[in-house]
Amino acid sequence: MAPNKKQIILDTALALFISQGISDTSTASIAKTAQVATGTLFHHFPNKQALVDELYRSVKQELAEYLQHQLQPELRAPSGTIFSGSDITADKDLLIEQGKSFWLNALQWFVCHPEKLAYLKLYYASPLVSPDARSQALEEIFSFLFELIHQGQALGLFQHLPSDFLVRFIESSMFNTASYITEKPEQDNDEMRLHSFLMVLQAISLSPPINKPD
Amino acid sequence: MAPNKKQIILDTALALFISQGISDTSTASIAKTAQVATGTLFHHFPNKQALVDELYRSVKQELAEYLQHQLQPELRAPSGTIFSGSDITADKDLLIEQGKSFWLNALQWFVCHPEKLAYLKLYYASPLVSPDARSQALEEIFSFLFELIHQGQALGLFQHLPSDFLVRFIESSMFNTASYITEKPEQDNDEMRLHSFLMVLQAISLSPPINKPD
Amino acid sequence: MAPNKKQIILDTALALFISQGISDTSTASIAKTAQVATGTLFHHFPNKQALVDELYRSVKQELAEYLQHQLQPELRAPSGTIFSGSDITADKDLLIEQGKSFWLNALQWFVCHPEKLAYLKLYYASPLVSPDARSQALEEIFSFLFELIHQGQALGLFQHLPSDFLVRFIESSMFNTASYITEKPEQDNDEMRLHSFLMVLQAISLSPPINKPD
Amino acid sequence: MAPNKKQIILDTALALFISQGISDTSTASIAKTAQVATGTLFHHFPNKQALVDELYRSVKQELAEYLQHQLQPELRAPSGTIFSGSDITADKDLLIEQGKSFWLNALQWFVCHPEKLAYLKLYYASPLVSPDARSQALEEIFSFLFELIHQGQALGLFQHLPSDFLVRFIESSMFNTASYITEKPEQDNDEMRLHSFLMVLQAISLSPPINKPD
DNA sequence: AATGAATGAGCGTTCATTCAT
DNA sequence: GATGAATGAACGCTCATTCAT
Repeated sequence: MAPNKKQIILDTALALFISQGISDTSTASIAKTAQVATGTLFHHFPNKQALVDELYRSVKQELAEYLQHQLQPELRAPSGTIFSGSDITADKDLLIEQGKSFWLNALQWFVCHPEKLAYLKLYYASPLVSPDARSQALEEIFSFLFELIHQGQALGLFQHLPSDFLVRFIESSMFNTASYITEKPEQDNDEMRLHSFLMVLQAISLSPPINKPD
Repeated sequence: MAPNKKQIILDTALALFISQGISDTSTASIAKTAQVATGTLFHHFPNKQALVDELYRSVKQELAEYLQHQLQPELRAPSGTIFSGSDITADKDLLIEQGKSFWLNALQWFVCHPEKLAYLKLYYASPLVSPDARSQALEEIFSFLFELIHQGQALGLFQHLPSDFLVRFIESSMFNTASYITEKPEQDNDEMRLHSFLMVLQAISLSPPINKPD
Repeated sequence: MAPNKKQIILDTALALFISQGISDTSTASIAKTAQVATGTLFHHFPNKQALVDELYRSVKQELAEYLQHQLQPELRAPSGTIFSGSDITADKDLLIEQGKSFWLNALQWFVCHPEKLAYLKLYYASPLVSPDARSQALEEIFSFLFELIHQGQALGLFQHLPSDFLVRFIESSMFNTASYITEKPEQDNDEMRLHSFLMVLQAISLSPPINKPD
Repeated sequence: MAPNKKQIILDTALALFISQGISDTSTASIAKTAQVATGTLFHHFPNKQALVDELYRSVKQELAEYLQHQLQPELRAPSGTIFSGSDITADKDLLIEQGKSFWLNALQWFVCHPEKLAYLKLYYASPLVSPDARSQALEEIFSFLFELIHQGQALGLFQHLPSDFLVRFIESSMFNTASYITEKPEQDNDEMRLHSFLMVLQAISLSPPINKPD
């Protein structure tokens, strides 16, 4: 009848976690809200932590898969092969195009799944998740973006700042932007999203980011 | 002998909260670590939430007072009076100088008080603190910075983005930078701090942010 | 094996409440005495007050059901139909017979369930139970008796006193008598019980207590 | 300034006890309401139980003294000396007059001190006060009344019931009546008070409750 | 006499988890 | 797979009481 009790539990847990916090949500309340017995929850998950982790893993994976599938064929491989290696301007433009596409896709997914955005923020803010673990996790999701950054640095396009700092800067800007347009949908539009990308791009670029020839 | 049991409790709570999370830190463990009786904790704070809140308030106030006191006399008043009103370039330079000073002061305080930085992040990430309440609280701390931004927008220096978005962008960049240099002190130096400011400035500026003369 | 943990908890609570008082009996001691875990108590009752109330409700109901079932068929309906309406003496005798039967039944039940008598007294003496709530509750138990009184008053048999006062007088006399024969079983016998009824009857009856000469 | 901190504490405790129950009133709340420090309470009373007991003792004594002083000279000594010993009717009338005077005085005091009435009821209802202790205490207050009863029994005026039962019957009727007129002052008047006495007198008197015609 | 900070056992209740059905 | 009664450690908090001032 219902699609799947395990999935219902995951969905319910997500909703409760983001509204009350993870620690302040009891397994009993999850089971009750999901309309299953307490035993059922523990039939599907060995303990609460496993539920928390699996929820995180599933959210992370969904996002990663979405980003993967949205990659346009011609932009898909950021590996050096498609770069000319000689025409720096062309390489740069391609890089920026790839970054923009990625940024917009990520924003789009977050806007469609605000609960999942909220959960990622919650999960990462937990003191139990070390900054390192968090970085590593994000690297899995945004690996494509990180490659872009490394290439940009190789091309000498970006600020002389540690690359992991740049990465975290982009991450935080991404979460920040996604949260903003989620909270204030009236401010959200294509131009705003594009501007937010340009802002970040400009931030990390060696000034000036984009020469405006005449 | 001991300076003040209440203060010891606050300090102990701060340390435990940032290492275990607020909900996962029991009042009993705070009391035990602080070497006072459980009753003593509740003699000074009506309940756990009051302790959490007072801790937040005290951290916020300390930071605000520090920033206030660090304001250099000649930069102190961001009000239009010291702006020429006619010499836009001079006004802009002053604005930037004020912003830079503020940014560096805030970074400096966070570096000296990494636990307090961690607690602010923890507190704001709690689902029980609404984004609005958070914005309002930050506006109290960074009111000076916000004035700068509004003036910059009035002078037409910044991106055409909602001002509250810019504000949140700066906030999140500030926390991000402070966390980074706290976690990786080996990357921290004056140049890095300055660069981080320039990056944010460049981000919000209408390109190009700073004309490079000659 | 054990009949029902919930019932065991109720029985245990009753015994502890009447020997130590309700507030001075901890839920932990109830659980321990009942040989269940503390959690079990709260699995069956949302909180201590609910246990207190349910205990009261069950005692009240048991007594009410007992009194209902003991009504003899020919005395069962105190409605006017079985009264002649013309033969006042016969009506009066019937009324008295019904009252006597009721009084003796109630005494009998209280003697068989002294703990429940003690609990009713305890519950009603609590400042948290208002006199009104108490009156209403008793009216549910002794509704039959109250009808008798009203009929007696209609027949002009009783004192010119407020009927609710008469009701409370009978109640208190009932509890008093039941407590007495419970505490001093050596004084208890059929004649004593009958006498106690006659005493109350004489109290509320109109006829002059002491013959007034002339 | 204030009359006496000890007395303020006693008065405050009385008020809180009758509205919340004794066990449910904390010493801290008494001290706070009385506007004294917690230490002050324990300076005047070694512990809570001593406060409870002293409060009871003071109430009991006040009532006893009032009843003593109200005794009219000619009725004061119930000892056999003023009884004729030969004129039974005169003795009986005197007895009744003494009883009536006593009943009305007691009612008057309770009406003037409803909190003290409430506290006596509360104290006696506590499971920690045994029925025996309670009887003994009441005998101290109502010793005069008890003498009356014994004399009445000696004169053969009363029911053939155990004298301690009669005593408890009168007690409970007294508390009941006093509570009633305290709660419903609109029903209170001289006639009602007198009627209540006659009712109790009629109850314990030997004469047939209902004249048996034939 | 009076204060109020300090105590720690104990309170009512919640929790994640188990297990017989 | 699903249930929900049962568990007992742990929770936030209150209590009567102490004692240095």
